[in-house]
Amino acid sequence: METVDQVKEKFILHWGEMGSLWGINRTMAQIHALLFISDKPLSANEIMDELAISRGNVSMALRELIAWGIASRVHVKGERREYYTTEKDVWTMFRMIARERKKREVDPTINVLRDSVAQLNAIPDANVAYEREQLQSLLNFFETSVQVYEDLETHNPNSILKLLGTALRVKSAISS
Amino acid sequence: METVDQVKEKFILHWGEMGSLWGINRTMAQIHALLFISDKPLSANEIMDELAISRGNVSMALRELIAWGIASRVHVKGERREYYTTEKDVWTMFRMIARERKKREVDPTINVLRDSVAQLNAIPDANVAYEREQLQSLLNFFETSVQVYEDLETHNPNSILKLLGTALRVKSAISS
DNA sequence: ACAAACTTTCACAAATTACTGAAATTATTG
DNA sequence: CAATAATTTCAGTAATTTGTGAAAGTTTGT
Repeated sequence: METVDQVKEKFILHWGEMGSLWGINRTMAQIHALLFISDKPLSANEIMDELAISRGNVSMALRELIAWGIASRVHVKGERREYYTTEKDVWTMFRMIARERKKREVDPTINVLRDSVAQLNAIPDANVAYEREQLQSLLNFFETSVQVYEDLETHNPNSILKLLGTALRVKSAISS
Repeated sequence: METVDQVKEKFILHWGEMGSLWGINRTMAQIHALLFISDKPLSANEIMDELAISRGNVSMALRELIAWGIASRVHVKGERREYYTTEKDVWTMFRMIARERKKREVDPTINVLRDSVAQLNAIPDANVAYEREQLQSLLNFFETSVQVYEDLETHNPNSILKLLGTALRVKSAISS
């Protein structure tokens, strides 16, 4: 039987690994995990000690987490030092991440694709057809994804997923 | 005005950058982009020349792309060397990627979370409640995501997204 | 305004990841 | 089966990313 601390550590380490599979570095993901399961905000010192990482690293990782909109500074009354916490609601957290990834990855990609398709359209040569078609399909995919993202952004995710489930059951019933 | 080759190159370079923001390395993503917009399959030599990378690198990247299920070998009649192509349908391509990421990232995470929650449940101590609650929420999120993924897996994505759109419009109409 | 407490920055170091090229392996042809 | 063609592997190297710690900067209290 594991202790609470062992369970926490296992989760933090795993989350760190997952982070590095995404674009987020290990330390950043570990700090996020630590704050996420902490009942109360932690100071930079506590984070340093808990994860055995340097002061500078904690500072940089927190700055990034804050830039992603999933961590924030909190002032604890009568305390001089800063404390940090994360977004505690899982859905909101993933919505913030989605927003940031859209901005950093999807939007620039859509720009490149639109531009490319436009350039290819300006070339009269018929043997450009295949390239144009492929890029157009990719563009359609990303545009649809953005559409779905925007729907999720403005609606409560749970209700949407319930609707989706219902829609699927109806569809199955009709097509079978 | 850009030539076809300039447009292709811009797309390939951009896709390479995007790849490295995901877990995919730059070369792998570039090869994928090149094959994706190529009308016909390409040989390892052609890929080497086009992207100015080494033979070994091409070989390893192709192996990985094949492992992800988004590229495949094709035999060209009367040709001795191997040719390669990618999945050309965008939706299928992203479905393959989703399948692989689920296997590599989501499934192991769900296992860790289930295990962690179970361990915490075995600890009678009441001050474990917060940790358990947070991990349980994360677990719920991932389980719901898998559910959606499996729905998408077994249905035509376009039809689902249309249904989702309809569902949202209905919901908006009701709640407004 | 000074000192103490704390945070941020950044040059350098360490660690990790990606790439090369030549040797080894595998497949094809006469 | 020997020769040729093509592919794969992998040890070493290069490039990139991440982390450290000390100095610089900032804030707070007296």
